[in-house]
Amino acid sequence: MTSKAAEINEDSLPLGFAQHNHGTCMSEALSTADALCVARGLRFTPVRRKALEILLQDHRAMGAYAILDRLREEGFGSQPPVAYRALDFLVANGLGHKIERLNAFIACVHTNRSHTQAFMICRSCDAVAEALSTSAQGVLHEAAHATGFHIERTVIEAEGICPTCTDKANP
Amino acid sequence: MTSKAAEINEDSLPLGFAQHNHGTCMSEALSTADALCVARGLRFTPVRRKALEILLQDHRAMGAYAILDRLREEGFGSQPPVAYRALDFLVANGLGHKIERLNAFIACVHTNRSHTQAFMICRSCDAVAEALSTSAQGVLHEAAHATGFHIERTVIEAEGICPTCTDKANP
DNA sequence: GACCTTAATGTTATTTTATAACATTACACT
DNA sequence: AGTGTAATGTTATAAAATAACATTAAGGTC
Repeated sequence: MTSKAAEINEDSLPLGFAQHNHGTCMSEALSTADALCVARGLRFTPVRRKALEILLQDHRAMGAYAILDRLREEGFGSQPPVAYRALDFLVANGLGHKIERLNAFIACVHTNRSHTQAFMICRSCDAVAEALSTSAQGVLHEAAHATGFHIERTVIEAEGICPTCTDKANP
Repeated sequence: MTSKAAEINEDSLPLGFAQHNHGTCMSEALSTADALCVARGLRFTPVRRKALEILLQDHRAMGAYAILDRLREEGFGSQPPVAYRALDFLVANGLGHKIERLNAFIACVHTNRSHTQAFMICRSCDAVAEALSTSAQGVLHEAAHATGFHIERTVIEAEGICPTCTDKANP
């Protein structure tokens, strides 16, 4: 995080698969979220904040009910809408994403940085990486434009095996 | 359907939004499916065939339970696994696709033609078009390759407004 | 054709995911 | 303090998906 080269290198890797300082990653994401909510006049309430913290803990997709369990342990309400509402807030404001393929959610690790909503899902360890390339979405928009379709939202998800799990299988 | 030019033109449009001869479209898809099953030694049983017919009827994503209702009407079993098994067969063999965003299914209209699994979903009329471009998937694979991720399956779905619905709104 | 093996279907039961509806509480503003 | 709005909590239910097992149909062997 000191040299420019290091920054570029980190940013060019999918965070979910690469090594990184998880403590600072979490606290940075949380303060970015704080700032974003202040800037937009949003209420970053305790449940919403805790839901983001839970998601940030591992870069893994979690189902709404798994998050609900954690929220319950922390003393929040124990019924599904508690989790779904917190998650809706995070997703609506770009602090989290829904992985449609898994019916599950992850924390956004690129908040405020321009990035396409594209994900790589490891079916072996369930880690999810957010891609930083912008091209996939561009291609989609071009194709859509050619046919007169107006895109409002895109879902781009690749499922497979992450580098770490590949290495474990072929040591 | 007579001149080569017309054919090329049709093929370059997302079938789901373009005008086309639906009768021949359906019967062609069914005979392609027949041939494919023969070629691969698969059993294109009555439920499976009927499920494909139901999906082909409109180029719209249908939930498993909607399909189940139709299957029941046709005298097949009335419990969820009946529909899910038929749909699994169609998807596994490229005769149908699952739209993750909608938890729903469509018939494949490009069986045996090389195409990427990319879809455009109109949130107004629910029509679903299968894109014919191959580039979106290529871009994803390139990005994945750079990070050592091995892609096994991709989900590429764009949600928005189709040309027909745009025209209706702005006549 | 009788026999056997495997694949496909049907059914029961349950799990997982998601939302509608409404009461209650907390906040923001005057 | 009072008032309107947003957020939370709870009950209840809907929607999507699968596990497990019994039954039937198909394909191959003798």
